[in-house]
Amino acid sequence: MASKRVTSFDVADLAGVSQSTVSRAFTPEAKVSKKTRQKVFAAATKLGYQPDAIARSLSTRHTNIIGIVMAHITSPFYPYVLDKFTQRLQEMGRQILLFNAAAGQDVDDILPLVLQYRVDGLIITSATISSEMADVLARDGTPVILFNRYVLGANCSAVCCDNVDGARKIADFLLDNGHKRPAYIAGDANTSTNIDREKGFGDRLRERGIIQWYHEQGEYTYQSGYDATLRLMQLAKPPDAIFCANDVMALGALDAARHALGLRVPEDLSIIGFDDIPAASWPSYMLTTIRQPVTRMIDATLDLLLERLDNPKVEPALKLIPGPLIQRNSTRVAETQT
Amino acid sequence: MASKRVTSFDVADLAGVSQSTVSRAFTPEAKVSKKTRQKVFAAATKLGYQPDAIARSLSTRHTNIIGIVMAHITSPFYPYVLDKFTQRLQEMGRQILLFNAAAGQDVDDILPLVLQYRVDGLIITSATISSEMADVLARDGTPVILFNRYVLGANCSAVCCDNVDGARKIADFLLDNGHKRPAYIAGDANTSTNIDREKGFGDRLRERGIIQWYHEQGEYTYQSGYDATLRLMQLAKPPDAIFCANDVMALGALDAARHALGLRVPEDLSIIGFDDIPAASWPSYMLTTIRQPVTRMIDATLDLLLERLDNPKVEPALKLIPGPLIQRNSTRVAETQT
DNA sequence: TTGAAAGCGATACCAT
DNA sequence: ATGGTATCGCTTTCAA
Repeated sequence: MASKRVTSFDVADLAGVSQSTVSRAFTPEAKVSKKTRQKVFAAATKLGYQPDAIARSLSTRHTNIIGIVMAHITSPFYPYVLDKFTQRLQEMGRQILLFNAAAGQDVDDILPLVLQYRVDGLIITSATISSEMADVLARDGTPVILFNRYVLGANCSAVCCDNVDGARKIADFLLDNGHKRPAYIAGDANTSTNIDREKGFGDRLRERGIIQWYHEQGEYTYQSGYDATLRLMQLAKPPDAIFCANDVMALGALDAARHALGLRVPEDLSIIGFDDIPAASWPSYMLTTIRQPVTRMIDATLDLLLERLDNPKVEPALKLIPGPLIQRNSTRVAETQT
Repeated sequence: MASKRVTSFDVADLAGVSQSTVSRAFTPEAKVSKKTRQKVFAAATKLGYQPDAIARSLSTRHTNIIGIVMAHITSPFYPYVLDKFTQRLQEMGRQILLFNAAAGQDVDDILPLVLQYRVDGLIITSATISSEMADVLARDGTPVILFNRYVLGANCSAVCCDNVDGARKIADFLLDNGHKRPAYIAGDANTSTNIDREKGFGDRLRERGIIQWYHEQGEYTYQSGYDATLRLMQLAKPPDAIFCANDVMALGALDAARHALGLRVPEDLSIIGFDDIPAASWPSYMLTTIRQPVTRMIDATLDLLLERLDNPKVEPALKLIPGPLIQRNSTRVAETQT
């Protein structure tokens, strides 16, 4: 049987002070004499008292909770993101209410639920919201930061890896190393991430005189990268380099090339990814890729969030953080290069 | 400026009913006439009203929130666990408060924080609590279920893969296929998971007449599996089979064997893991392993949780769920076998 | 079926 | 520095 909960009144009685004093004793910056605070704490520990965060939230009108909405939790890049976010947030003494945006589920639909819990702020990862919803949030003063997605013209901040820039670097790298027939395996078509990577890659290719290249549709999964590669390589004039919109697809591509097709990578085919997940550096793969600067992205997101937390009126900002190209052994290097 | 929050009073005014009625209208099982409920809903949507979960929690004395404490979030097996837990819990209309138990951090220390938020129940994954803490939780009626860990004699339920059984299967499989010098690469020494896998393996080996085998310390990470394998294979009489306490270490072991040592797997060395993470089935690895029956484990955990949720007095239970051996190509097969 | 009023457990303002 | 009291936004008796 749930024994009746210990409240600040019980502590007050035992300590011989008023309930207000108990409350103050648990507020670090409140004016309470050292002696009384000690008395209160003594009584509190004796009773096993802990202030009730729910009651506190009701009266302070903030919960100290940050909502994190996340899609693709199992996609190799995101556990790291979640890990870092929760760590940092916990260090700041904040709680995390986690929402898993199931595949195909509209984030707009789950947001009302999140808001019922009066989260102080919201981080949305690898998913987007409509600009209508962004407006709703802006109206009631709940800061939202998009992580790795952005919505143009919407009333909310976003932090992304500079995907256009990264993809351009990839185009340059491939061309500089003598590749002639590049291909692109896309991620989910309507994600800003994919759009930007595709655009950066394509733009740069065009600027350097390549006017056509293969395009296969993937969906950010290992299997989709694997399958797309099979389709690509049975073309009459197969590509000599494949840029996959993320690392997991690139791993799938590599395995398809080597194990299903019997090709040598990088001698017969170069493969390049995007993210730099741990497996990218494993000897079986040694994948050339663009590293997403996760830590810096997290920092930027949290900065933006904190800023809006104490001033909800600051203008939404979009921060693009460039990532370096990590050269490993999945890409052929031109002889002229060292 | 955060416009004043819409409350049930505002809705009541607009709908021309009392505030209590608004409250009832939002309680599915409450007795409210169809007409008034419609009036209320109309007014609510017009004002953009959503009941405040915090205020509701304060008065109902339950939050509808389940706390999930999780360590090793980035370890390849756990994102799937988290994904499934959150999905299932959300389907049940519950929220998730997530706590990341940082490496080396004592769960007992963060639990008070979790409890301040009055979570209705608690799932602790890949981490443990002291039996004192379990008693505290039992006293205030908060159900806790340990996932993939257990504490003997503690006042709390647990769900685990049957690690002893799985490890015994591995010993049998290795011996049946003619291996003579097995080795074990351990996970974190004081986790029940590692203890049981080590015990099951060792016991079975002994039962079948093997009285000694190599033991290397790992820590459940790719790198530790890689390094331990290097140490193992430079022994005078190196093992002919390595059982790694989890899959990631086994992948490290495989890469070390093939790429650093130039060995053939499984011809020169068999490697076997535990978990069956996605990468285990990738062509580059094709790892033989024990599959953790994640879905069944999650189901069992949730069943236990729900059961205790509406009757906190039910006795703590320990559920052990066996996992099948998945045979792939990282293990040598005896000629006599087909 | 509906309304009035008493909690839920804190915070914060106003006195003292 | 401390105590008294209104308040946060709901749920839940108790009457009507």
